[in-house]
Amino acid sequence: MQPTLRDPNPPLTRSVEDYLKSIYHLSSQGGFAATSDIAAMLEVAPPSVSGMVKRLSETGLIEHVPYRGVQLTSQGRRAALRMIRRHRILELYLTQHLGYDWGSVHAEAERLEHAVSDELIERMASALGQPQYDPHGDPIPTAAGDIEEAELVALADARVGTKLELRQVGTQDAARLRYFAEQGLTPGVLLTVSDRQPFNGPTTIALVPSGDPRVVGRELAQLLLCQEIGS
Amino acid sequence: MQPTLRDPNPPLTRSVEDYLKSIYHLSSQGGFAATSDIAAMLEVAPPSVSGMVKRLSETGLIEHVPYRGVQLTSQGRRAALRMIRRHRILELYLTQHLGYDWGSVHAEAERLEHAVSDELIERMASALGQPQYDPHGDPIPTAAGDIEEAELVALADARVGTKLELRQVGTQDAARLRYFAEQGLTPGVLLTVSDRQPFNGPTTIALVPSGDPRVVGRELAQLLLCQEIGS
DNA sequence: TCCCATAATTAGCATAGACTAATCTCATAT
DNA sequence: ATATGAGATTAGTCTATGCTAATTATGGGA
Repeated sequence: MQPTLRDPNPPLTRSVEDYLKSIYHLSSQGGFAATSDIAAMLEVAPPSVSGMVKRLSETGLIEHVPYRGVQLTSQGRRAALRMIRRHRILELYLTQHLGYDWGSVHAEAERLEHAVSDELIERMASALGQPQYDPHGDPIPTAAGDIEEAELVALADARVGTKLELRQVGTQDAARLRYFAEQGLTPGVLLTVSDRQPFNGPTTIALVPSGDPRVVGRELAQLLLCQEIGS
Repeated sequence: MQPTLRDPNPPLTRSVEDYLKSIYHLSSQGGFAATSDIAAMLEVAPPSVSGMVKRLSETGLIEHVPYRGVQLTSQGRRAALRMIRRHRILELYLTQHLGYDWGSVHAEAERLEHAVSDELIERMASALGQPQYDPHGDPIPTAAGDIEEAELVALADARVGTKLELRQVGTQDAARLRYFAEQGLTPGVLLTVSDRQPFNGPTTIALVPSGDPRVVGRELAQLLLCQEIGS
């Protein structure tokens, strides 16, 4: 009699799911996610990351170049996008159907994303009419694992005179999100860039169509991701 | 400098929550829950239960009489009822708002009950109008931790001639639940007991007001928990 | 070119939770 | 009164995941 064989394809643990999500976010810009950045994002010590990285690369979910960083394999990417789909659908459902506000959904979704079944996610997606964007304007990956890659400019970098649609708000910080909401700066809003002060100064915009002006400091302007509008 | 002190009141883990729930269910009839019964209910080996029992009694959540069994302390009971409230509200929400059927909600709720916040549970309870019973007819504990104690008779034990309201269905087995639903035997239904065959034979009932007859074998009749109707 | 600060990794340990094998206790039937 | 078997417990492992302390690699400046 053989000693019991290990399940060759165990379901991913919560921790693993969190690591994959972080690596996805960190490597979406440059190619590699650094150990220390992963550690900071997950609030764990760097050696914990080294340990997990070893296991994940043995499982084939990531590729590790020692002292460089890590990248997702296609298998890892699929798993990460599945979590991101869950997260974003949960955020949208909680805001649309259970009265959560923009700022407080994140923590709830962060816990639920590990516990819901695929069936529940798809039922929520149906109840929401198969949505494409979450409350922050982030694109929701499809169940098949495709995600829209938009070319977005931070408001802080947009040329004066251009017309933009605000598409995403790049933070989960509740206080900042609340402030943006008060200012009417939510995904979907149209605006034109009317001025920018030099030396990292504030950007002035005008909302469309109202024409209302807003002055946005550099820190916040970097969080407002916009798409240039043709015309 | 002291070595870092352990959090004196850490949140309960998933496992602990599951153990407390099982102990609650097992000790609701007789006073003590037996190690082997807990093990069977949670599908773990008996020594795993012994180990957990030791930790739980050190934390003051249960009382352990070696070789006898365990009971919840008032603190443990409060925690167990909190989980049961979560579970039952989730089951009701999933059936009412997301199209789940009677038989399939259990597994989903079983995972979610550990992940949802108190806030989300209360939002769901509001959306449901502060319900008192779950889809199986089980009473939902209040947020304060009170639960209705109904005096219910199994249909298998009810006297011939009495009029009953079906209040709870004492199983989570999907096949049996589906069968009950097909037969129109769901919580809230009224019926009269028209006959019982001897030697653990079937019970015959008439639905009220239609008068439709149903013959229910002993095994299933023990799962149908009813309340006698005055008059 | 060489040194050093920063970042990454290894070594060693802790905790929760599960397992199997071995042992112990209790109640009951002879 | 005692032997026995069911059920409970203890002993000893294992895995996942975290930590701190110690060590090593890398790349940029002197």
